[in-house]
Amino acid sequence: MQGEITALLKATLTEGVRRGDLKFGEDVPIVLNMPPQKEHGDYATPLALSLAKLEGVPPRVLADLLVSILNQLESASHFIEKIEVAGPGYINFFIKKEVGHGHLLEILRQGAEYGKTDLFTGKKILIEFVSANPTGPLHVAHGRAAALGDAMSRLLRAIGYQVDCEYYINDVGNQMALLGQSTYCRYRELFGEKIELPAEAYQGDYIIDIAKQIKETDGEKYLPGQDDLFFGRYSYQTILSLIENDLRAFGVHFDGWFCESTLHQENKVSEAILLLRKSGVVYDADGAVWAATTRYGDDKDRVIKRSNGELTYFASDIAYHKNKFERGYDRLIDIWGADHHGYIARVKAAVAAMGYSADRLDIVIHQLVNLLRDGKPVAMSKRSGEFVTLKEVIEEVGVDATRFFFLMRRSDTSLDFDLEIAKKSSDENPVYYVQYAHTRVCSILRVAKEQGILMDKETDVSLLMLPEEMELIKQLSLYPDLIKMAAARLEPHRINFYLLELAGMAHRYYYKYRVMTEDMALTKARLALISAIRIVVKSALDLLGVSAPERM
RNA sequence: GCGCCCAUAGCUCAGUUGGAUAGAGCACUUGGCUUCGAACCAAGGGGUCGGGAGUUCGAAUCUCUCUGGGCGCACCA
Repeated sequence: MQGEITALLKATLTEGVRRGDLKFGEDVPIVLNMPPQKEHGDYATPLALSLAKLEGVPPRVLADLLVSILNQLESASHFIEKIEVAGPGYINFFIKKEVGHGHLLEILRQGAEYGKTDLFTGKKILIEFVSANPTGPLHVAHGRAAALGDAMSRLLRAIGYQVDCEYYINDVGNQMALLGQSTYCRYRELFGEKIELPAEAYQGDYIIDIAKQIKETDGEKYLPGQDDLFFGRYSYQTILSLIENDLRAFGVHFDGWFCESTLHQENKVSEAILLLRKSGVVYDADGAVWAATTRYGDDKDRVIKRSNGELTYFASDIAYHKNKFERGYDRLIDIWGADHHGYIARVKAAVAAMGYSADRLDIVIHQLVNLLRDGKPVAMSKRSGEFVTLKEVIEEVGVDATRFFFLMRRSDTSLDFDLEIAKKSSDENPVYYVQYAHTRVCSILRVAKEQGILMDKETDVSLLMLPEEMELIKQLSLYPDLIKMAAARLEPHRINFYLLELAGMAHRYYYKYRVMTEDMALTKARLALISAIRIVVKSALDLLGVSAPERM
């Protein structure tokens, strides 16, 4: 609908110029918005306000002129009920009810496909997220990243992208050795030795569990000589499979698990450095090898190979991003916790230095999660090993509520997650509010079906005349544009807010009116409406990875 | 000290490329189930959009500055 009105306004400007009434036509950007007040119509444009100065005509006069031209345009009559000039010079559009009715039929026709488009069909996109080091279980902040990445992948698929989700595993470096040492210490402890854990050791109980497993299967086999390699590898694999299980339980699917070690094995890191060297951004200084990332907007140059010969993590990252592009992706998305935001500039710089346009890479930062219980913070300290895992949260409040809460806020604001509220099945809990709306609609459809009342080709949706019905239809008709915007901006939280609004309208409608009435024709028309509500609510919940139960 | 993010109702937060009187939920007060599910609905109060300056016909939105908070500033990962 917005598109049609915008086109109409463009045509108006062109016609105005042709007649000589206007000086400006084509290049004026056309703003269209939805007035907060119903009396101001379905859509409104401040076009006359912005154009008034250029044209040298008072806004209201200009608005009247535009409307008079508009009214003469052939195409306007098809969908516009009336046009008004209001306030300082706004042009308000009132859309014919038939447009809404047509839209409703279109939703029913398209079903689950409604709202989805093929705008970016043929484009490939890679989203990398979570990528937590396999040195411990996932905690709540990782859960937020998981929910975000998964929802984004669904959103992007809905506008046609071919999306792959990937988890990057840091299986190289000191941390693996440290992990091995940590487990080894716990292992010896199990045989009664008093052990001082290394200062940097991983201290969670999960390390003790792993040590117990080793003891159970192999007894004291590894006691005599410390074998970091074995302990590191064993711990890493155990933890990684825990992570995989948690993500699966959370309903988050990854298409690929990419090991940093493969980059080294296949010489990808040195190849990436070579590429940078060729483009002249690599130099040697102080015995180390540097990348001149400042040339691409970073605030300092970065070491990629230390003077002791070891490659830095950044070097792997450069190679990894090169590898992603080489795999044929048109766009890359990285989702990082706020504690990594300092790396954005250098990674983007590296990407640019390798000759890839930096805006093919989006880095989404999410702030951390404050876990609360009844409004009070839940103590979390990673250092002491006492932190709340994603698994614990899912087990306590369930997947649906956890996902909905994680996605309810803009990713760049910190998130308060109250376990008690998330568990409540009451109006304080937005998840149930939305799901309940779906359930109620399903319930009516069930009753209708039992009575043998079904929509058919003769169903006359033009009987839907109530203001609440028109508002519902309008809200439903916004869904395709919502998907486009949420996907374009990588902002899944918009779906949550849309759902809450739609659910509210559905609840109010449900409360105030009956769908099953004595009037069979009206009943069928209303069944059509709630069927459309069901389609959209389910579709939107799907985008969030939240279930749409038919009974609760 | 430098950089990034955030600041909107008592609390938690929405707010589209700058547009009309800034919205919702919770909390608080009051009312509503013989009805397709009350996990719901209705009514009410509540705001210098952190402060200040600027750009503009017009600013929560853009620019600058200050304050407060979070997070980064390694030849760590």
